[in-house]
Amino acid sequence: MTSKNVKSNAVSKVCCGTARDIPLSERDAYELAAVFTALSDPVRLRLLSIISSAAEGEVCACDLVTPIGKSQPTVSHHLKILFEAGLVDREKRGVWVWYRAVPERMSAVASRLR
Amino acid sequence: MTSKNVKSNAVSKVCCGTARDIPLSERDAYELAAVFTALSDPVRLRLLSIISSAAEGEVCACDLVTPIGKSQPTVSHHLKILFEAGLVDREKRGVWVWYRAVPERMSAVASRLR
DNA sequence: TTAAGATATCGACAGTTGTCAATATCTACG
DNA sequence: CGTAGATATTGACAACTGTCGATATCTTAA
Repeated sequence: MTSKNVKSNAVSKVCCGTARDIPLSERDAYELAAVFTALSDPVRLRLLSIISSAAEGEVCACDLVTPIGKSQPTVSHHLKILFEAGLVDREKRGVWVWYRAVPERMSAVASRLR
Repeated sequence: MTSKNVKSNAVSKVCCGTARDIPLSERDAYELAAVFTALSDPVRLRLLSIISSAAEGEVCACDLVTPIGKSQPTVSHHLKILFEAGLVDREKRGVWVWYRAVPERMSAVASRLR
C-alpha cells in the first residue's frame, strides 16, 4: 500500500502517504453527483437543449414527445427528473405544462468543474 | 397531442406543434451523456477533487484508496472510468500509477452547460 | 354531467452499475 | 530465479434505471 520515504527507488518520487482531507465533502459529492446523474442521459440532454433554445423561452410538454421519439410516459419521466434536479422549471397553464430552463442552475453546476 | 391555432383558449397561448430539429444531435447527446455519467458518482467526484487539487499536480493511486474508504478494486474501477472519459490522465512510473486532472476537458464539458 | 385530451403515475421487465473477494498482471529488488 | 507489493481484471450479486402499456388525474368545452 502507501509507501513513504522509500530511498533510492527508480523513479525518484514517492507516494506521500498522508490521507489528508478530501476537498469535496461526502455530502457535497452526493448532491453534485445527483445533478450530474440528471444530465447523464441523452434523452434528457436533448430535452434540455430544446427547452434551453426555445425562442419564446418556454416549451409545451406536448411539443416534446414527438421530436424526442419516446413514449409520453417516458418523456414525462425524464422531465420530472430534470425538474427535481432544478435544471428546468415548469408552469401549468390550463391543460398544458410549460417548461423553461434554469440557466443559473446550469451555470452553478458548470462552475463546479472549474 | 399537439394543438395548433386553437382559438379562444383560456390561456391565450397555444402549442406550436412543429417538431423542428433538436439543437443537440443524437450522437452529441450520447457523447455528452457519457461524460456526465462518469461525473455522476460521488466516489468519482471525490477522486476528481483530490486529483485536481493536488499541490504537485498529480496523485499516486496508492494514496487514493484509504481516504476514499472503498476497496482497492473499486477505486481502480472508478479511476478507469474517469480516465476513459478523458477527465484524468495517468502515467505509470515504476510500480505506481500517477493521476492528474485534465482541466481542458472539464472546461469543455462545463461550457456545454452555457 | 359527460366527454375529450394533456399529463402523471403505476407495474413490470431488461439492461446497467457499484461493490467486493479472489485472482491475475506487472515491476523492482535480492 | 523468486518474493513482495501496487494495480488491474474477473465473477458475482444487489440495487438502480430507462422503457413501455395501462391507467389515473386533471382541465376545458359542450
